[in-house]
Amino acid sequence: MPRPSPVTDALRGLVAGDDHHLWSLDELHARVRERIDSASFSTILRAVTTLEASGILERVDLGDGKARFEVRQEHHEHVQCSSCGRVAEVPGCVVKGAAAAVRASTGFVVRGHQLVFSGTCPDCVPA
Amino acid sequence: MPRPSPVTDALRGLVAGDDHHLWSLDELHARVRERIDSASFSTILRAVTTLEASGILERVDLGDGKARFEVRQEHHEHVQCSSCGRVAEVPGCVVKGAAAAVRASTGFVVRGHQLVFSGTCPDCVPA
DNA sequence: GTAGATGCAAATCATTTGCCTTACC
DNA sequence: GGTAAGGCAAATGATTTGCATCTAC
Repeated sequence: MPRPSPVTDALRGLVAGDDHHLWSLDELHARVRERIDSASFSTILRAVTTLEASGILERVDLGDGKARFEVRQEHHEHVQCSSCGRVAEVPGCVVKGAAAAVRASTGFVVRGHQLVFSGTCPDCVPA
Repeated sequence: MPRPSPVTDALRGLVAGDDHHLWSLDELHARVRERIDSASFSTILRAVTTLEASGILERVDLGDGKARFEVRQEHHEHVQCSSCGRVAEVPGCVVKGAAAAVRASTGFVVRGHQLVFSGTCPDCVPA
């Protein structure tokens, strides 16, 4: 039987409550601490790693050197505002069908991709 | 008049000789050292930063936590073999036209993107 | 003599690990 | 009592910076 794990449970409950959001490890740490003040960063990291391995969380790399995590759901891409940093989701897969093109030009068999658009969000677009 | 900069010059000559290649800072450091043994890592970093700012080099993030640089050329995407790590270029832009879709669904004005395919290269595909 | 180019070493940042303690079963 | 879960602090890995030199103008 699995041993109880309050930290992992808190994390699970936290991400389950608010889908459609990207969390950094620091944010997750801070949020979990609201409930379990003693929770350490390393425990968060280990719990996140576990949840990632079990397929509940998915890692997203926005290219700023920090790991972000989101609840694994339907495939989608991300756009980040280069002005305010806000991230939005782009439904669907933009590179559908690209696998064939990639294979034709490089011989590689594509298994996945990481795509992040950068641009300006509505709030930051000059009027 | 600009002061002579052997390290930056060596770097410039190095990347000019072999396009179509991605270099990590360590690789660039090692290569430049073949000519200027005293060249330090920090000088390489500063030279690369300069060349990047002047538009000669372009930074590529493969998601492995290391920065890579390549000679800035026509736009293209990258595929990396998850088995051997080899990287190949995918000519053309796979997400052409995606900007409109992104704007329609998120309101963001797209200015760029970072896309890296992962998969298996010809040499690593099981027979 | 002065500013740009360097070298070295120390400082950051974001994780990652090691190791010991605690507490279920 | 043996083992998983958790806490702390030290270790990593990849840059980044500070600072003292050195050197071509």
